[in-house]
Formats: sequence, structure tokens, C-alpha cells
Amino acid sequence: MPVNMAAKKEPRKSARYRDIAAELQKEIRLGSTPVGELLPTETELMARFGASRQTVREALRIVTEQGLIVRRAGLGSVVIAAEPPVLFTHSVKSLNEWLRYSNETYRQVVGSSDVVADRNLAALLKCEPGKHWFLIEAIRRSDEFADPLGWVEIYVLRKFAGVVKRRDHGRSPVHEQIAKMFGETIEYAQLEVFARGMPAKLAKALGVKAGSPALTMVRRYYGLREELFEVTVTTHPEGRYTYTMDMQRSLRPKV
Amino acid sequence: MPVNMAAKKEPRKSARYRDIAAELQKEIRLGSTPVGELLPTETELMARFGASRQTVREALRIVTEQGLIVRRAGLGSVVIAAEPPVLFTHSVKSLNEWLRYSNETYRQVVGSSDVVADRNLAALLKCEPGKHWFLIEAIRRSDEFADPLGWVEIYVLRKFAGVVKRRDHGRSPVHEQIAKMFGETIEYAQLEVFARGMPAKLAKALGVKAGSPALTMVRRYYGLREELFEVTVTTHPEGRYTYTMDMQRSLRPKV
DNA sequence: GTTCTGGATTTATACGGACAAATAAATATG
DNA sequence: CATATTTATTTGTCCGTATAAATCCAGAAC
Repeated sequence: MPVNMAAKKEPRKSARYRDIAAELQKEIRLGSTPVGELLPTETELMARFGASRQTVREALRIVTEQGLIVRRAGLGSVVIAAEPPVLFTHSVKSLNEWLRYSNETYRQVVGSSDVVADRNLAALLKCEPGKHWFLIEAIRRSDEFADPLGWVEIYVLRKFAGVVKRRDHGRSPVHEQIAKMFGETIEYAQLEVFARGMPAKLAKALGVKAGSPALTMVRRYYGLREELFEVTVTTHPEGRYTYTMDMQRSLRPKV
Repeated sequence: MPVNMAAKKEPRKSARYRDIAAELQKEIRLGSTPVGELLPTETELMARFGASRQTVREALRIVTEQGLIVRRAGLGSVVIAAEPPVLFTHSVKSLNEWLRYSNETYRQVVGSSDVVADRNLAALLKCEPGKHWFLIEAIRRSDEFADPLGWVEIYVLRKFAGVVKRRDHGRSPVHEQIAKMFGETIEYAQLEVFARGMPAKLAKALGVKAGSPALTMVRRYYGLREELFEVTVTTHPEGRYTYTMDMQRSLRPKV
């Protein structure tokens, strides 16, 4: 029986272009070409390594993907980092995961209205004072607990007011509904978390004392052209909600 | 004078391989090749598009980078997704950015001690009860404000206790010091945020009333082999600290 | 001085070919 | 039957070449 050696291991007689890429990476790390300077040209590298242009370019492609250089026609390969930038990435497929609202929670709509941002609201939403918003107020509840999880204020552009009429309105995120109904998608989002005393207005609905510790999270959603189109403000009494997030180290996010 | 049309715009007569890639992507999206099936071979694509193998491979590389197919020698190009997976990524180069502690803040060490996790502490740290930790207590201050920003408890494995002796101890993140001194690096991290009443023990040091609203953030750092090696617990009085985070939509994280 | 032009340089795109390695299926072997 | 072995197929690696597009810079034009 043949030995079937190292079946799934890594005997991997490395490819030529990988070797060249490793060599280039090593040299960049050691500072042979300082950040901002140009790497040798493809032609020079061909001569130096005795490889074809194809092979050299393949090697340079790897170094590019590692984030060490950028290449531009007519210029050359500019070193932009000496070390592969270590990235911690938190990637999610939908903003639901980011929000960490499980499917067991839903919004019980209390009311909705047109509002105009005064100075305070404008500061909270980070929009210009006088801007018009459609406000949806709701209580977030869970199937599993009797106490409400928190109070939700959802500000959307007036043209999106129609979302409140959807059958699934209280059960799915408003930004998803906006995407389905109007095609507006989130390109950029921002999260802000802070503690404050529970506002008197919400205290009774949530069954806690005014001024008691509360967690408030503001989420701003920007669409194309960086237009702010939705802001949600959620306020949770002490002990009813914890926001958690994981981060994974990765040199380059995998598929 | 030549018109120099569209100087920096995008007249971009697309490259051949980009066109082919776009066509393939479109077809995959429309389901011409279901997920799990094989794309036509390179040879077939060469014939179909009247392009060289190089060009076809370049196109396939793009589709691969989009996350729609995986390619394997001897097998072919397997379709793994009909739509480019939309990811929201929050990537940072160091966990400092994640922590959002600017350089203008520092820790004023109050004391340090060996502790053994009792049931409460074990629950907070998510470790097994009885585990030994080295605890550093400090007040986080800013050069710009008189009031302290918050209270910091840093739990590290006992073998890392030496970090308190560093000259820069109060000015740089402990996990960085551990990396420099002991080579332990963060592979995985976890953040937890919640509101609570300010513990009496910290209230005086922070100049607020016990029970007043406070923001508590727990950060857990895991090294290789998923070993928990550092946990920090920071508690901020109302109005002294806001945690913010941005998320960017990206099909594939750029350099 | 400034602005434009042309040429040299460099990477981008694209063609051709060849052999190696990986895989799956068919075939030979026990 | 089960198990090696071979064979055909497909992608991976590598070479050669050619032209286009982007960039920089020196020199011309003003």
C-alpha cells in the first residue's frame, strides 16, 4: 500500500510566485523599501528573480492583497505599510445581527406622528434643526418576559412613513421594510451608546422610576449619498438589556 | 486643444475581463447555474467569449473575489452563492480604536492585588470560579476634564502582573503592554455594554451618588487557544462617556 | 514665471503556448 | 464485491510577447 504521505497536510512545494511574494514581504517588513517609496519595477524583479512577468505580477498581486503596496500604472508599486495591517473585523450579514435583536422580540407600536427637529432633537439625531421626521414610538417586548425590554423611537424620513402600515411592521426591522418598500439601503451606520437617567415620559410605560439607570442606544442609518434616512433611539431600563459584540482578528477577511 | 473629456470621471471603457466577470455574475444571480453546480470550464468560456485563457481567468478571479464561486483544480468553478454576500464590516487596526480611548486619556492606578474569582466575579468575567487573577484598579482621566471619566478594573492572568511596573503603564492599553512584554496577542475579543446603578464603592471616587446611572462595559480578550487572558470592566457615570461605533457596508473589505 | 506637449517609464490588459497538480470517473486487480 | 490504478478533465503555474493606459518629467511655448 502506498504511503499516501501527508495526505491533507502541507508538503506544498510552494509556487514560484508565492516564494517571490514572501521574499518581497519580508524585505518590506525589514525596511528595504520604506513606506512611501517605490518597489523595484516588474522588469527589475523579473531580472532579479529570473521569472516571467506573469509570475512577478502574481507575486505582486499577493503583496497587494496583503495591504503592503498599491500599484498604479505609470507610477509603480508604492509601499504603504511595512507590516500587514492587523485588522479586527466584526462582520455581519445583516444589521439585525448588529442590533442583536433576536426574533423573539417585537415592537408594540404606541403611536406615530410628524415631528420637526428642534435643537435638542437635532443634536440627538445629528441632523440640522428644522428637519422633518416621521416618528414611530413603540415598546419593545419579548415573548419570554412580561416586562418590556425598552422604549423605541424610530425617526424616518417622511417619505418612508408608509412602513407603519405593513403587516410585519412590528416584527421586522424598519430599515429592512424601507429597503423592501422603497429600495433605500444602508450604506453606512453609526452606533452610539450611553447611560442616562430614565426620562419621566418613558418611566411609567416601562415600569421603572424616572431617573433610574437606563441604557440608551442611538443608531443612525445612512443611505447612498450619505443621506441620513433613519435614526432609532432605544432606551432600556437597568437589567433588561445588554449589548454584546464579538470581534475576530483577521489579516484579511476570508470568504 | 484636446478636450480632455471627463477628466477624472468614469468614462471607463471597461476591460474585457471585467465585462466577462459582470456577465458571469449576472447569470449566476439569475440562476443559470444554481448554487452547488459548476460553471462552464475555462475552455468553454474562452470559446464562448472569444477571449484568451488569461482573460477568462482574470474574470473568474473577480467572480471568486466576489464570493460567488470557489475554484479547484480538477473540479471546476463551483457556484457557492447567487448574490454577493453583503457584509457590514467594522474593521479597526488596533483594539484601541475599538475601545475608543483617545490618547488624551490615561489611567491613574489606585491599586493592584491578587484576587480569586468568586461566583459573582466569575459570572462577570465569564470564567470558572476559583480562577486566579491579578487585578489592577484605576481611575480613567482626561487631560481636558477635571472630572474622572470612569473607573477601570483590569483583570489579567497572574503571569502578566509585571505590566504594572512599566513606565508607560498608565498611558497605553494593557493588552498592548502584554503583547510587548509577553508576546500574547489578542485573537478574539468580546464587548458587553449595559447600564446599572453606580456601585457605592466607586461612587465616591467618581464624585457621583451611589445608584446614579452608570455605563458599564466589559471587554474580554482571548489569545491563542481561546484562552481568556484579560478582562477589563469600566464604569462611567452618566454624561462622562459615550461609546460610538461606525459600520460600513462592503461587499469585500478593501485595502 | 506658467502652461502645454511629447516622450519615456511603468503598470494594465490581452494574446499565445506549455506542463504540473488535483480531481473524478472509468478500468484493472485482488 | 472492494480496492488500486489508470485516464481524461480541469484548474494551477509559468513562460513568451504585444499593445494600451496612466504617470512623470523635461522641454517647448506663452
